Amino acid sequence: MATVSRVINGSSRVSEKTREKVLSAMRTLNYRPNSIAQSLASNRSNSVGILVPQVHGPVFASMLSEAEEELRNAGKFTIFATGLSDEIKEQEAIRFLISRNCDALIMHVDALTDEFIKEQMDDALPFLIMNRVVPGLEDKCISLDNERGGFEATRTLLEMGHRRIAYISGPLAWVDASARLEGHRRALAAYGQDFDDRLLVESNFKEFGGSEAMSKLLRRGRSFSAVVCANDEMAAGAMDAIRARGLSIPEDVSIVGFDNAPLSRYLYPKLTTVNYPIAEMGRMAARWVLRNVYKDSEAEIRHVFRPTLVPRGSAITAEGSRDDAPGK
Amino acid sequence: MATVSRVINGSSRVSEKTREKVLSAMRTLNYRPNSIAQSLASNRSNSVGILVPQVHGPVFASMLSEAEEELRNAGKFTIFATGLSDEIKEQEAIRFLISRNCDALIMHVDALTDEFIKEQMDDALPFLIMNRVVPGLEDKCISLDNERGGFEATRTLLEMGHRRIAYISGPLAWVDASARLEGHRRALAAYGQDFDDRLLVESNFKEFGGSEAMSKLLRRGRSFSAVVCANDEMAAGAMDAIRARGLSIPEDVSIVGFDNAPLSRYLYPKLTTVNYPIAEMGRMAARWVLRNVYKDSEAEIRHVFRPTLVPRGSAITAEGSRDDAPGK
DNA sequence: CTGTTAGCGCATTCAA
DNA sequence: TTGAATGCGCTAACAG
Repeated sequence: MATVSRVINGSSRVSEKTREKVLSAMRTLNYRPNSIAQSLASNRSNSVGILVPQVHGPVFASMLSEAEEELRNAGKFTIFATGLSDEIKEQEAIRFLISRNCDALIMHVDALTDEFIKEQMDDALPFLIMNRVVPGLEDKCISLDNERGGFEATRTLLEMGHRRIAYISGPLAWVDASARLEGHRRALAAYGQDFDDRLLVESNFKEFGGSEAMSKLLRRGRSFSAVVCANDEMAAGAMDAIRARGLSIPEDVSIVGFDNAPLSRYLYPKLTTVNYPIAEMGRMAARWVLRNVYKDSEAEIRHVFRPTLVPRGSAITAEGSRDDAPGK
Repeated sequence: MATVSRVINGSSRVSEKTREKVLSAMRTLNYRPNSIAQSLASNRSNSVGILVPQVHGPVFASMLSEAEEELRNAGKFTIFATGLSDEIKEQEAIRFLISRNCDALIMHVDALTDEFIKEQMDDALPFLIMNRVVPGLEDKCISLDNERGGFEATRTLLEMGHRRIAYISGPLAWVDASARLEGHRRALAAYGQDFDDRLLVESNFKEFGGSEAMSKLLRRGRSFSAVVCANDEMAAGAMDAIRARGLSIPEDVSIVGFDNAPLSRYLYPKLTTVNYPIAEMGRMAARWVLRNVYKDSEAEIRHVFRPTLVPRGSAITAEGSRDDAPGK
């Protein structure tokens, strides 16, 4: 019996002969190890928990499926739960996953405070934070360089000759939203442009929020020939609002999104946007776990990912644009 | 010790007094039951496996998250895996989930044959098939009335006065695709219209396939004023192809999709489509498991769901259309 | 109603 | 290199 355990886990030397005998017996008996019993005896559940705000949305779906595939290829189980960006639910979900003795936790949490993470989680189990940098826990975070993404979006428009560039932001209380805006400001500064408060609207990362924000911008009467939206969903809403005003995209207004979500290819015209390499990030998270928890990988871990611009049809050079920027 | 087990599981009578004592002790010791040990002893893992082709795509994401929420509210864990519509991978994934002693399996499989399901699965563990009807296992299937959906799509156009209606189908080897087409034919017949082979193209349910199919239709030179696409992705592609030909939507061609995927709202104009109530179906799947496996629910189980039309901007009455249907 | 006992199926000592 | 014994933390049958 102990020998069978040894050949299954390769934990100790077994002579080639008995090893063969065991394997063939396993085959004829159609034996399958009971992974629950393995877990109990070894104190390892071979399962990792993944907590996301929701499954919908390209970002989380990609992260989930890439991580799951990588883990499954290594024989690990993926248990998932959703936290709905709600502080209580996120805490509950964490407790839920811990109660299943997950060996590690990959979590994308919006509502949990840095303090909770640092104080409550630190000794509970190995964990990894996605898309967020918790000060002091940088080595447990995998994130996007949002500031750079914001910079790239605006820089692209500036290089196309645009000068008056509006910006529709996500909730500035969220670090990713404020970092993206920071990048926008840095790009403006780099090109000697003043930042104009009246070309900025804070919104909520949702489609309807984007259309409301764009309506507000248009009503302000401040002219602009291009707009950066801090995510693709808001860009979709903004496009609706621009058209509702009788303006054309990109002739009257160039628009750049952020995330490179699938929907960005379905918009008309297809959306120029900043790629968020979430699939690679999900895979990297899985590798971090395989390496640090299961000692089962030598993969180099990258903690900060770099966004890149994806040019499509929604942004054109200022010269190509009509000379009637909104509000002019 | 046994008493503690009893208060945790409520499996047997415990006096209110000792019950309180146990609970308070649990609190002061910060005791958490080890769910792995519970599983081993009770031969119940309290986890249900969900197998989907992929996480991407609105259909699977909704199904997954709705089912997970319902199960988590009942204290069950959700382990998921992807099968990628590949027969071998789907079989592997099933073995993988079984090896974790899932108490039940909810599976959305494309590639597995009916025979495999009937012969290999039947005694392994309780399971539920999504979006497919396996003859003889109707009580283990939750599906959409695709035929009715196809009927509704075409009927809507017929009632708008369209008579020459093209149809872009999914792979007819798949039952859902052929059922949708059946519905289309039945609607035509109901309105006294002949079915015209030259207005039918079989494609692959993908965006690019849709645009190729539409190009082919346009080249055939057979006139039509409206088209039904068997899913929204193909509709997106078809819209591209229609525009590439210099035609307008919906003025020259009305278009109706199928699924009511999120992308349908991002298209321009927003896509009139047939709703696929996948979220409810996911929830229903979870309830089926709670009821039939955990005896933890009295929910009425519905096995066949009914699609309904969602009117948006991409289909208008024939009178409102221009009088130059493609190919005329 | 409560405590005692014997496994659940394995990994991991320790001897041999 | 292999086998025998012990225990992982719990549930379920049994006896009291």
